[in-house]
Amino acid sequence: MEPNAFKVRTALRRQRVTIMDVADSLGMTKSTVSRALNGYPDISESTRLKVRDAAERLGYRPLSNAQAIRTGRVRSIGLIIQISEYDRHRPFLADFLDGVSEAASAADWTMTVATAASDTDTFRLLCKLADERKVDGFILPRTLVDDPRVHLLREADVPFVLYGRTADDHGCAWFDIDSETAMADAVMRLAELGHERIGFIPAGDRYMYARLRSEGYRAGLKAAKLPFAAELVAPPALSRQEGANSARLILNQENPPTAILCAVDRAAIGVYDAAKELGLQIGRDLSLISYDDIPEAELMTPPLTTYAVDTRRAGARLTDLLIRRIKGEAPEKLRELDRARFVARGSHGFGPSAGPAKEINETVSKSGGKA
Amino acid sequence: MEPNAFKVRTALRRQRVTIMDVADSLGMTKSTVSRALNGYPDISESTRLKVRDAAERLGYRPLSNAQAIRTGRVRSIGLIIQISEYDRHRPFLADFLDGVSEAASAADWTMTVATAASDTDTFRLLCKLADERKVDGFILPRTLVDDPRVHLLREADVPFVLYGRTADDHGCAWFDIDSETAMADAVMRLAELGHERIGFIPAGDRYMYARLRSEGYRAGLKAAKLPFAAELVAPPALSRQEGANSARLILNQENPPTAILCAVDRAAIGVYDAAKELGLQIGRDLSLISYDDIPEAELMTPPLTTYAVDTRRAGARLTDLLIRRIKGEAPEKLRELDRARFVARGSHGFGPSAGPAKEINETVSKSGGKA
DNA sequence: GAAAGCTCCGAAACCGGTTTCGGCAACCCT
DNA sequence: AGGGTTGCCGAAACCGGTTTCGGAGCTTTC
Repeated sequence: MEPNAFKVRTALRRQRVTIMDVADSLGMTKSTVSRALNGYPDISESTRLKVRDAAERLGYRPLSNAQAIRTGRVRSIGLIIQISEYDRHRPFLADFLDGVSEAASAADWTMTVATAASDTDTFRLLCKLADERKVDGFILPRTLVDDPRVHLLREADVPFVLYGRTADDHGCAWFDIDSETAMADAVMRLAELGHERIGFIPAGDRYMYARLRSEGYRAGLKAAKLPFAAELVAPPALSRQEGANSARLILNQENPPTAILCAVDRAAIGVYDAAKELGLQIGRDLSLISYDDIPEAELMTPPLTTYAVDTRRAGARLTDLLIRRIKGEAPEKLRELDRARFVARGSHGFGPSAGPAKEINETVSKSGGKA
Repeated sequence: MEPNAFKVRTALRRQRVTIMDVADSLGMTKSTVSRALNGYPDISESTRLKVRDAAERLGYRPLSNAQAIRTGRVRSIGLIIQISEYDRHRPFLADFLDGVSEAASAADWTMTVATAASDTDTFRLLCKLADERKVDGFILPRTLVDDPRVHLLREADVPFVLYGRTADDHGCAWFDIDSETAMADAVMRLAELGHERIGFIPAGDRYMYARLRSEGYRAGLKAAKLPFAAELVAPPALSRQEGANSARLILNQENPPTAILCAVDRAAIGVYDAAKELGLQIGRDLSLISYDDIPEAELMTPPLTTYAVDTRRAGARLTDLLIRRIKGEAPEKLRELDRARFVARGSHGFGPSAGPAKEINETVSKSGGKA
């Protein structure tokens, strides 16, 4: 506008310093500065030092959008969360965001978060963020056995990484906690305590984790050389209410289980309710093991024995994998399976009979008796 | 590269459609298309329609970075959260993010979230996100009486909006819940029930909300024509533990309060512990009112009477204010004060004496007696 | 009927970077 | 000495938009 706009602007010093400012201050061209800062091999070491120094001195920070327009990368990872009523008061979200943010920051990336009210909304946001290139890729939490988000992004060739697995994972990078093995481990622990009839409350079959946990239960039975009995598998339960109902169903049989394994803690909380009604004391008359380690778990009486997940670490690992995926690594090489941590508290008890620990433990292993 | 690169690219159709594609398909220049889509007045209505139509048909989505480089706006709002142990299992975060995200989406903006481990970290992130222009402005939650973030951003001329107020709010846009009035309201309610000695457990004086709640307590006393008594104000408490300690201190006096008002629910939970120790039944021997409405509140026996905050709405309003601030509106015009909602549950009781409700209520208002 | 004004759009500059291309100088090798 | 590398950097194109400027064509005005 004004002929002396330049002077005015630099005088105010509110104007940001551009790559040209750095170049001018050194009598070089901006292409040299750019290549020097980005580690191109055709820049001499002495020049590179001078440039780096000048950039530092002038406080030059490249505009990420300006870079993005040419490089095609905004260095931002997308996260679309569909907040269920379940998750609201769980530390899950905070821990997860913390993990993602930390790993992203370390790599000089940022995290773009959006909340969705429905599946449709999720789709809309995925498309929009990718289309406008607000993000370079997505972390998809809570994967379904057959997940439409996967189809969409695979089709559109947008990088993504799953938190959890999916039935058809070709072209998918993922990170997951091995809850299958955890479930099997739980069955074996219970079997070792002498339990022969171990009930199971699954979590349905829509989410992949739910299916895997059911498979883990079966695998555990097989490993413990126990027969699978259909009447010991309750209807799926995801809430306290449903958990109580499921527990009532399998406990009210002629030959009830002496132990129950739950796919999720929330259902396990309901098992306490059902046990109370039936006059069973958990940890003594009924052993209980679950999975997730929600905060309520240790507040129960007796405290719930469960498997804990390091959510923060999950967020961090997922971020790392996604960034590598975006940079071009093959999805098949970007898969990690982490272990859940067994948290022994009171609810798994000591075996199918009442009484002090040691004794029972021995009695049980000899007799293999039932409650 | 290749002479026929253009053909190859359009054939693959994985190439994004640019403004040039739209222009070419209409035989116009890209400047016309740009102005048509952005509502410039020097474009005829017929042309505008044709352009809009073609853009729609071709699926044109402007690249937000490319726009940003010229307009200076990335349409992204920044949120840096320092997750305290307190907040982890509260729905606060989820609700807040939900509110921000929803309002941002509605305005076609996005939200960039980062978590910080410390104050230093927060500063670093504020600078980085602003410098690289990853965001256009910030929402600052949990404002301090004297908040260094405010100084930094005000100095750097980066738009921001506070969730909560601050001592010196010149140049600050903000949204807050009027907890001061809520506290005063609580005192008056208690006074109306006949209480003359109303204790207070404050939340310190570092956060602005804490200071305002203390002022509200005093204002309430004045309105109820009750004298302020220093011995009725306990040491600040932010946790259950601290709340219990504070409650013990003011209850173990020769002339203890018959009601307690807490600045935060977390401290109020501790009051239950202290009351139990002293053999006082809350809601009968001791009235209790608090503020925040954390999930545990309704699980207490009796359930805690408190003031609820609409966190989701707060996030949404803050976002709206910030966007307007970024667009240039004066900060002084961007200030909103919302009301907290009184949630009457069991803990506030019926007055300083024991007994059924109605009766006591009348006795009390006549005698003004103490427990 | 010519000057003036208005409507609408094309041409080109611009934003702040990245990347390609080409060429100068120095060095190496017969 | 001459030809071929090699190292290093400048010039310019490019990315995908936005914004300024100017001018063609039409209408209005006196």
